[in-house]
Amino acid sequence: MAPISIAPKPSSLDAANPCSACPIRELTVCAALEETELSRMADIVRSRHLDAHKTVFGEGDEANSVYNVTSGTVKLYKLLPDGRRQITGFLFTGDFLGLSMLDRYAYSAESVTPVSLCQFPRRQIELLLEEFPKLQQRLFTMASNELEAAQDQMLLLGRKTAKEKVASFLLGLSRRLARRGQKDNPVPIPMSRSDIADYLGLTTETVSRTFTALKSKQVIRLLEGNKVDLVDRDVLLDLAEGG
Amino acid sequence: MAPISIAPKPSSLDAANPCSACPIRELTVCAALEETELSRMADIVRSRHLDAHKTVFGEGDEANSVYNVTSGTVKLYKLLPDGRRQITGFLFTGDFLGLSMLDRYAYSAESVTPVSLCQFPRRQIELLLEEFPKLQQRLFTMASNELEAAQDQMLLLGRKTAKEKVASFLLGLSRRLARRGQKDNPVPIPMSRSDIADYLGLTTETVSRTFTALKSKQVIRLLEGNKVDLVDRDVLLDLAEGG
DNA sequence: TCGGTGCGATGATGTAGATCAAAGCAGGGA
DNA sequence: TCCCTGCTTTGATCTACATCATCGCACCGA
Repeated sequence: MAPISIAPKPSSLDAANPCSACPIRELTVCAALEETELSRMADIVRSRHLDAHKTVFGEGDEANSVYNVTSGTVKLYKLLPDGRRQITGFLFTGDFLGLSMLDRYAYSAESVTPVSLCQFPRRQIELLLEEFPKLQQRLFTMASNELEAAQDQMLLLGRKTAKEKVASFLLGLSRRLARRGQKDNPVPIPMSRSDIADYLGLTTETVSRTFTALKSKQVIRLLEGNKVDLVDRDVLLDLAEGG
Repeated sequence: MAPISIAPKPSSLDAANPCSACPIRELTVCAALEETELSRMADIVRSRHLDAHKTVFGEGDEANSVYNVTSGTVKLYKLLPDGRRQITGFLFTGDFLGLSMLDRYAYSAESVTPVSLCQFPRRQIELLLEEFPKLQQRLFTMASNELEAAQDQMLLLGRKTAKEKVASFLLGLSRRLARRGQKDNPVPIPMSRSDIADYLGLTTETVSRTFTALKSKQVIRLLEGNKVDLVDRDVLLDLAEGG
């Protein structure tokens, strides 16, 4: 599994201390680090680039690396033996993946778009964690946030209707853009209908129909380049919480 | 919210260093602590006892305390404005609740049976975390495990059928018993059909029908005192993963 | 002993969303 | 340029589960 293409040449981030020049550091786990600590990260980091639809790692693989997404979109998913799939999350620039206290990944990770990743050997990260409690704390905070998101997603999967699910999904994407200081409308949708369906516990057909329903009610507009214009955010908010 | 009955008298655990005598310490977050650290925990802990069906805290309350369950069962849940409910987890002896990096609880917690809790002021716990990195690490491990469970639950909610959900639920309860060294069959079911339904994203009727279906296929037996005998664990395993 | 109350089981019917089918439609390679 | 391929949309039908309704049955307090 996990055929990762090694970047043939050092990217601009592979300078003396690439991490200290990292333009998205504040979004990532690295925000917790001082200059000296950053250089320790830089020592063990490796920059990776993947095309769209490539496996980063597979469920059950040995968990030897952890990653930071520096650009692009990644999806995490679990499969049932018969192929049914549940996408448990989408990751964007700044998000962290692969960390757990188990020695095997509990889910698969795959690029949705072309992505850039910072790859860290897990052993070494664990050593740094002991050395830098701040890093540990930062990771704990991130895990807590993920846990909260997971609980919201359980509410969505277990109790919301298709319309509510799609509305929640669009607002969720928009909020994530806002949180990282980007424009929160229109919202680019890098993933396929089928990815959305497997994230929301629906089928592609139902996702598609729900989008068209929202469109004809003038709540959203579908724009060029897979962007969605959230025309009436209030209606969307009502919808998302069962209004 | 959160009407907590304060134990009128010191319980047996309120001795000089109650925590060092704690019979379930190895199950809890406290397993990470040395004797001296334990006494620091003992200084700030408070023992609480609640009847069944009492609120521990409500979603949106100020997150001033964290808790350890020392006996009994607790449920965590989120509500939609119209009353639809999703139970995000059941907690048993040794489980930890209430920790997050937010200043308000993201979910409600309610006793299913009578429960005993160790209550810690959050401020103080946060100080101890800085002082004892091992504690921090232990909490991170617990959060990682919770996150993994949450992902399993997303797969269940989004992609499993009613039969698969119920089978997974029963096996999950059994495995938790085993992990804490208790007998894993028959399995006591302390929660109501309606709690199970809200945990699995079903209705009480469907849960009830699915139990009877499993019973008539001789896969389980319903025993006295709300216990379930997992007669044919292999069939249950197949069922749980969509066989 | 007898209602009363609340949970669980069972039956009849309804429906949201799945499934099955087919037709647009856009990008990409020769 | 034109086909090919894979995604998205739309339509027709089906079904797992929800909903609505009723009944049994423990438990409990008077």
